[in-house]
Amino acid sequence: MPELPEVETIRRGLENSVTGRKILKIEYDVPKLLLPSPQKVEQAAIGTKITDIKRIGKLLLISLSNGKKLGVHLKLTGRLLVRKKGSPKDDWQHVTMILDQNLELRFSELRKFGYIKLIDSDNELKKILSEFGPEPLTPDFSLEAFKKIISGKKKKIKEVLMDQKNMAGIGNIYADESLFAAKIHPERLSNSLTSQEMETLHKEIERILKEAIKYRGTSVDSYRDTEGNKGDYGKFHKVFRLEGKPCPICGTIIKKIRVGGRGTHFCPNCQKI
DNA sequence: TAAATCCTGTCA
DNA sequence: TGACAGGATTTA
Repeated sequence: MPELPEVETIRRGLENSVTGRKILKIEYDVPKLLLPSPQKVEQAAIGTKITDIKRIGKLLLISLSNGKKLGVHLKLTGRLLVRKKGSPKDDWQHVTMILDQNLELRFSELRKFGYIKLIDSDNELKKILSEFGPEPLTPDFSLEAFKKIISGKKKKIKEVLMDQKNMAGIGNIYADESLFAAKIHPERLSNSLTSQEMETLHKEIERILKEAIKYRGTSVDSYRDTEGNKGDYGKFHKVFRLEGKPCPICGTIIKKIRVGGRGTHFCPNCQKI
């Protein structure tokens, strides 16, 4: 799915376009996208105003004027699009929030794995937040915290980076790109990394995520921002989905393997096991 | 720790 | 026709 840079791009787009808007009506044709049920979401959201848009990892949090929130997860193919009333229907548009000022917030989902979930108490919110590790690009993601997490796990480093309980927001693209930049093989055991390697990896994760946000994310597949535009970061990828191509550093052919069930791209020369 | 699952589309 | 796809949880 959209990972941290893509979801952050969407968050900023929503912040600029729907903050202060009133939700007038919700239309849908796939009930399972609205949790715990379409009726509960309608009951809580209709008539309220959107007060702010937050993000934790890959989860968007839309705050409502009644104190409740909507958590939106885009999984692999979800999109949030802001359109004028009457614009042509978007592909895979399954939920439409009709807003005031002739706007619509549309949830498009090809594979239907994503969701819009009502969070109707502080306790529920707390519970959700507690399931995420530190958020990169914030003070919580200190080198010390990072080292503690990495050195305390004996799983493959890529799996550790992608587990949202360890740290928030990294998915398949940015795990592969960060490990390449730090010259670490994705199957290295997490607790085998040297102090220097952890420091480099920490630095590269932050650099790459920042850079990807700057270019509004990666659209190798179906990701789009709130206006339906693609992100430009894909042209800076060094290994992701580039198997068979030469490594930009040493020219060795980039390999694709499977790690933790996910397609994994790396340079066998730069990233030794 | 791996595979199946939730879905639909695309590519080899 | 089958394998695979930015995720994450559940089951074997």
